[in-house]
Amino acid sequence: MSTSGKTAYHHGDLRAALLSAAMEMLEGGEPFSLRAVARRAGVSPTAPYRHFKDRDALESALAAEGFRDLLDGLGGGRGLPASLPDLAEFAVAYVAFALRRPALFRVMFGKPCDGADDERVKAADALHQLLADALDRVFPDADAEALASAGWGLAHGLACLYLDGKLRAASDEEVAGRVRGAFLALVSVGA
Amino acid sequence: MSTSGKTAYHHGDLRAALLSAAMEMLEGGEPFSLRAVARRAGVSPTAPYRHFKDRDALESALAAEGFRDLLDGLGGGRGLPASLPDLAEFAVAYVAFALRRPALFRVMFGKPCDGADDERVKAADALHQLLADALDRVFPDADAEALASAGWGLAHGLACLYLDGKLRAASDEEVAGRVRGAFLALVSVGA
DNA sequence: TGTACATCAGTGAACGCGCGTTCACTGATGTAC
DNA sequence: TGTACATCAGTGAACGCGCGTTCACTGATGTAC
Repeated sequence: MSTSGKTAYHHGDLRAALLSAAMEMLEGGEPFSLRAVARRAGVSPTAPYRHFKDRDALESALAAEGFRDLLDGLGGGRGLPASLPDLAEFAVAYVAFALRRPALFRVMFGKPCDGADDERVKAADALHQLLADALDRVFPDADAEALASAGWGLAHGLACLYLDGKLRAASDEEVAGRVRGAFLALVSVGA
Repeated sequence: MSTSGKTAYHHGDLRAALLSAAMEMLEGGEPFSLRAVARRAGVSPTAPYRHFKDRDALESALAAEGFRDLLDGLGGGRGLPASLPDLAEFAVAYVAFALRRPALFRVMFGKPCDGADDERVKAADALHQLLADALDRVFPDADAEALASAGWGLAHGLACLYLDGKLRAASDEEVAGRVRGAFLALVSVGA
């Protein structure tokens, strides 16, 4: 189980190992529980309590990691969007993230943020801020706050609806096309 | 427990009683389970199996009822929207529904529709259709399909984000105002 | 450099819990004659 | 109108399950002298 030369007993970095085990389970569609995560990490059911206060703390850490990944996926490489089509790609990337990692997405958004978890709240706020910056850049004259909420809402809503099968599409490419189309249709309808 | 003159043994309409007990529990924020619903209906844990194949079937019936209620709330009284401000009120009503009945909303949208449950799928599709009709009425020249998805996505996304505390507002009125503002900001940004 | 000891990160047995579901059952209902 | 009987809608005991969490513990690590 230990990849380095560490003995089995003292794991080395169990916290990280638990998080990545949990992440793998989420991505594999396996049901997620403290015990199952411990099992997968090859460690006794109670070992995680050395690193996480309780089950919720693990889940929150996972969610925070998810937010950071999403943020990277949106901002990283691409840079801030400078045009309307760029913004549409933001929405496309957001939805693609949700479909690629559905269980993680549900953990991130499925329940109210625990106010006590700073890391998680911060990560979510950073996401909001990124969207606000992006929209402000493309539409400097508009109400940035309202627009950022709307943009986030649109991307997030489409993500949820596709994720839950309320909207259907045959392939990931078709989803992307439809998201792009929906975004552009709504933005240009007032013109 | 039986409000009519029926004996306790033969309940009369246990199916309906179970559904309304379940609905009350959802609205009261109580955790939802087959056993708990039976308990609340004053009936043995196994009685529900006379009326529902399993736990999922109960949940699906609940979701279908939720969709019908939401549809009523949007269409009922108000009539089809005929203008942009009317559409904004649609979004406001949608979000208000989610905030008023959060647990029900989660049951409706929290997991992929079971394709086998016709009633539920039909109810969800009817909602989509209503939105498409509404948008088509206000914007007859636009791509109705794309616009309907966008409109639904926007309303749904805002609902989820407020529900999960990712967007915050001090009161229901403030939520309504922000939803209205977000909708109008996005629609008019291209102008 | 070697040793004593405190600290730290695991173990493993045990707890109580509520859940979904099965089973054989029984009491109430309604229908055929 | 009265009775026999099939059907239907409940009961209640029991099952196995996995969960989160606690507890006292022990083996490994690193530090002070």
